[in-house]
Amino acid sequence: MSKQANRGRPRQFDDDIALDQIMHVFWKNGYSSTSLDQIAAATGLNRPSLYAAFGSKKDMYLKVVNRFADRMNAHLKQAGEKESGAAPKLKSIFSAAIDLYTGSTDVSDASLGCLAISTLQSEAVTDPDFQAALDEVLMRMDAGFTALLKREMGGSLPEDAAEIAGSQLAMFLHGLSVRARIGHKPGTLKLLANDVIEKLVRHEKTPDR
Amino acid sequence: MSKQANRGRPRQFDDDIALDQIMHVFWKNGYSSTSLDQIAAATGLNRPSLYAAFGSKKDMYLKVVNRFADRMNAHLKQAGEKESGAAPKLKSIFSAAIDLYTGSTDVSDASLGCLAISTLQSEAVTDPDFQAALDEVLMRMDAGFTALLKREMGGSLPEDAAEIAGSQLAMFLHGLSVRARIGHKPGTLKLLANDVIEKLVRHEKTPDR
DNA sequence: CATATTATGTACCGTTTCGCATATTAATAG
DNA sequence: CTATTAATATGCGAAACGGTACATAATATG
Repeated sequence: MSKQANRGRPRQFDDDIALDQIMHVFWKNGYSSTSLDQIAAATGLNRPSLYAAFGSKKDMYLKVVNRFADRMNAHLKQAGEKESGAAPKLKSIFSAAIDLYTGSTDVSDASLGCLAISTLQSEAVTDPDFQAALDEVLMRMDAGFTALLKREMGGSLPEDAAEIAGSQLAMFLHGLSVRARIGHKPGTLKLLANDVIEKLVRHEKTPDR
Repeated sequence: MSKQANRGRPRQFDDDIALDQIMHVFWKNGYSSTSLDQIAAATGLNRPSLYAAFGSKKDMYLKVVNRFADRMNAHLKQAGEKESGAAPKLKSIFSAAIDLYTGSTDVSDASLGCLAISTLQSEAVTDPDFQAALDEVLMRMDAGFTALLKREMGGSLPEDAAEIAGSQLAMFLHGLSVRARIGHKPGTLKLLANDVIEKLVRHEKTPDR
């Protein structure tokens, strides 16, 4: 009675697959330019089913942004674990991010940049929910880079220096996203990324006396 | 005959003022979320007058993006001329950009970031005209920073090193724009900017042997 | 087999969208 | 004063928008 198991007609679609399809539509077109008809076409579902499963257009978008951020973080963490040392880890992470941004991944085949950076910004001023969502994505990235620096460079780095450098790395990554969005090639972007990491990390290692 | 001077009813509005008003509407809301009714309300004009003067919504937007880029470049160039040496010039330029992004300027009173970075990205994938417009804005910034570095650091800097560093500075600036868009304070952003300039430029001065 | 419950598909609602057709107003040219 | 040219204001119109009412279909429960 408290548990009702599988009552009613069963779902004829997979939530995860549908969310991935929705994600790609928003990722490509942005929030405002995406219509529910496009989402319905991409998922093969009709609007009432979409609404019942995922809520309003805004609900779907926020769900999808969180989904993207989670997947992104996992992807980058995994890339970092394959190397050792601050600079190598960072280079691997940036390389993985660029692959994701430029579509050199199974997640996407188009060069769309970061979903949050590319599509969330324009809505962030007029809608506080979107602003908060974007802010959280940035915070997570800052925190991730900062933690990595503290972990890998240990006590050789002052507390706030790690936080500053962490934010700087995140900001540079967002600059990379912009360029991926307009079709710049992964090779070019990786050269710029490796070089900037070299500069930032080396500077921390050998500060001017 | 070939010249017909001031025939017909005269304009009752100023093109420049109207374009500024249009710019702010797009800057705040983005392209897709902005309606012609909003533009009409902001300018005090009705749609037919707008269409006659500036063309379609897309035409208006592209006009306004160019206007923003021109004004931005002039603003930054002026800021650079007040200092001497690569790092001081860059710091002054970044400070001026942050003021513009965060609304600490007569151009805008809200923290909206860079018009192009904030609002053009989401449209850039599906519309080649928007992609080209964004690409051009980025190119101009890269070229500006690269030229400054070549000018100020002279022969001490290899040709391609200036181009790489120029792009890196531009990318970092775009990361700043994102944070301004979600309301981060100019003081915080300027600290990050000054510090990264220090790192990048100092590194060029004293490369590891 | 009857009933409750959930998912699906059609079709619609009211609103908003961009663009323009039409009529009116205001200026100059002859 | 008449004709021409250009800008303004009203208002339409076809399409697209997000969201939902309603009838139908498919499952579990009793």
